[in-house]
Amino acid sequence: MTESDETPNRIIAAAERLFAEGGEDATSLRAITRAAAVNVAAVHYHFGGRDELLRAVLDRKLAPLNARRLDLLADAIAVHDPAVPLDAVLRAFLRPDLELIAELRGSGQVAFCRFMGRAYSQPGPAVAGFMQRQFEPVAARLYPLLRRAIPAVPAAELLVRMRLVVAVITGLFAGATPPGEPGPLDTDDIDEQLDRLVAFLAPGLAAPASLSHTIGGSG
Amino acid sequence: MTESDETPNRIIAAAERLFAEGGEDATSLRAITRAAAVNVAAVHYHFGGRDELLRAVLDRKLAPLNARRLDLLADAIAVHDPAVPLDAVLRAFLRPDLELIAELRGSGQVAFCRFMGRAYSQPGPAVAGFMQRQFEPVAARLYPLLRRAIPAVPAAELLVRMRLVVAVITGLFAGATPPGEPGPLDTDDIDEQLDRLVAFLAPGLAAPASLSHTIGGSG
DNA sequence: GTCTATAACTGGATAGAC
DNA sequence: GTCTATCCAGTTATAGAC
Repeated sequence: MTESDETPNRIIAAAERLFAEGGEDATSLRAITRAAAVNVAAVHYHFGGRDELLRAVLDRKLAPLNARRLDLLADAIAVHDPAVPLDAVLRAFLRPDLELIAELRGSGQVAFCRFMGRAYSQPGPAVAGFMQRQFEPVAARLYPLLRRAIPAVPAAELLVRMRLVVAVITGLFAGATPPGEPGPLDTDDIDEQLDRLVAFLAPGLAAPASLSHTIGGSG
Repeated sequence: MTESDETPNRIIAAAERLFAEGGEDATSLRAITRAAAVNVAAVHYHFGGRDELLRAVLDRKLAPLNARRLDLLADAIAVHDPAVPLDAVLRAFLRPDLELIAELRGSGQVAFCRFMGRAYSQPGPAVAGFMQRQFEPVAARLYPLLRRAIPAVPAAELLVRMRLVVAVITGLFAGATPPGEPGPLDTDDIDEQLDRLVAFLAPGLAAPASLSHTIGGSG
């Protein structure tokens, strides 16, 4: 609570806003310090440099996001023990993303959503690895649940399909809209968003593995 | 065929490689001209500046891509006239992307895939609008076919779901791997990739619109 | 059409006074 | 902890010789 702690916070707040608006590459340290009304050297003193600041900004959003994911997955297990149906797994997994998007939209931080989208799909040298480390504990809990929910889908195929699911999440972050406009999912109600999303994703996830491309069904 | 035409081509070729490797922001004009073994001023002479060069690079890949999409859609109409089944529409729509990814992977241009992924989902000021203009004629042909193939899905819902499909495509570009490693779709055979992709996407696209979130099915 | 040279900037980082 | 002053590598763009 010392007054000195205020400086790093001001830096983070300004960086959050500017990384979001201009993108990770287009935002200079000098622009951040100007916006935060602190000195350029302060960033080096408190964070070590530009890259470390970038990671700190992302961590502030990602740590709570994944913590919530783990909570909701634990809840789902508690309720449905032992076998959690696919819909429930997906809802627990996806809800924190929709909540974060809604929160950011609500506070006028649409640009930060796009920034998160970039961080998900195009980490860049400064945050690559960091993103994956954040996601690992979630994956460790998620996959056993999925295997149990849709045992007919082979593990390898499941991995492929979940990668496509993550691509969709990324797209939702990247395509987030300002509060006035309708979002990609065309509603502001998170439960409805979840319904639409799960209705779209679950059938594909649970679908039988394609057998042979000669019997694909297009002929 | 004059020898002078060679310079713009060398510039484009080098830009293609470097925009891919380092990303649109991280790649300087000077790095491009160094790689192309031409002078910095040549870019300004032939293209007008850095942004115009960037657009030219993208156009070289996107124009054939969308032309092929229109061809395949026309083929599908010719074969299935008048009503093209959903699988066939999706295959025609998705195949050019998979072909381009395969071609780029084959020629060691994985990084360019990631670049395309960025261009799709995070256009950036220099290429925003340009991307959409490229896509419009395809959309004009695609949507009527989709409406016919899955008339039960309301137009608004269809639009939402197709946005999710595009997010998946973007993810495939962004997640492209070098020739040795297995790709996101875990096979190098384009027909098999299409099978997997369509098997995952078609059920969700055709699914009945979610009725109410209180009957979602997670209880 | 092509090149050299340079103008006019901006970027991150840091030494050293306070 | 905070600031000034400065370093230096890098950028786009252009004027002007050839």
